[in-house]
Amino acid sequence: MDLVKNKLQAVGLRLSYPRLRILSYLLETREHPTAEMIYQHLRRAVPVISRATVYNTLNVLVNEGVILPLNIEGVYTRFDGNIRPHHHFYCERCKKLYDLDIVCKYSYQKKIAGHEIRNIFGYFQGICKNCLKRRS
Amino acid sequence: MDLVKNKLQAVGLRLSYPRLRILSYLLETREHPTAEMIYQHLRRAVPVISRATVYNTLNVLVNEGVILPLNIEGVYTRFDGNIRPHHHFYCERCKKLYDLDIVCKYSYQKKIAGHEIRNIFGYFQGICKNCLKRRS
DNA sequence: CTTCTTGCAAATTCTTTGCAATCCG
DNA sequence: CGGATTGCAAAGAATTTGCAAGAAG
Repeated sequence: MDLVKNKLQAVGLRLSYPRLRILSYLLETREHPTAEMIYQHLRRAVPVISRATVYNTLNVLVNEGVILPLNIEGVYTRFDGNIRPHHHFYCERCKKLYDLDIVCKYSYQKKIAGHEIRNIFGYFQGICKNCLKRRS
Repeated sequence: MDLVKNKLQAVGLRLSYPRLRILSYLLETREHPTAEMIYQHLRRAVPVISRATVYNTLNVLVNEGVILPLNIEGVYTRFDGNIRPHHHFYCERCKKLYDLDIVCKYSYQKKIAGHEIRNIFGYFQGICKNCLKRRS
């Protein structure tokens, strides 16, 4: 919880209750949840919280670079509390999003084709190992 | 135009007028347009076309693997007529999406961490070379 | 206290759907 | 012809916004 507070204060954000809960959930989960998933998770734990606050808070955190938005399928945006550059695997069948332990060789470059790199997003799509097992 | 027809017939789609126009635009442009951009482009050239047809046609083409959807910013989906695996650079400032001539080393693998790879999407985000020039 | 943040509901934005008219093979 | 495809308008889903009430520093 100290980590959560530090992250917020480092970028000059107030320690409001929704903010603490949302960021702390994003840091502990490996689910890469959507805004709706976060809302559903929190409404069980928190007396009252609004969807708008979840959306707004997520935008604030993304703008401050505290979390990362993942645009995988173009429907919902998913969010990742892990801002280290890393890639993902998205299963077409079960829709699960896995972290991959891949280091992209371009991560260490400052530029590519003359453009200044600030972030790298990559994902592989296909059938995950669990779905493969299930089918055979 | 023969290429366009061949691509459609190869997957067993009828050669309707909107289909021909949309696919042919996607094959010639380097804009990675959104559905709305395609609609705006076509309504100038075509007597009458509806937004719904553009959306539906794009979905059909994506499902048949004739074009690729790109989820870059999570607002609009962009579309790419180039289905060869390749990466992109997205400029945070001017919102332009550039093609990159990068070959990902994983493209040649069938699996990664046990998951079966069917597609690879990757994009770099930052400030493009033109915006860098403009600023200095 | 003063500014930032929240919750609610209404508004927006992007995309899909239902259905009669039309087109393609 | 007969099923596939279109255009239109209306519906739907995800997200944003305006604003009064409440909380943080």
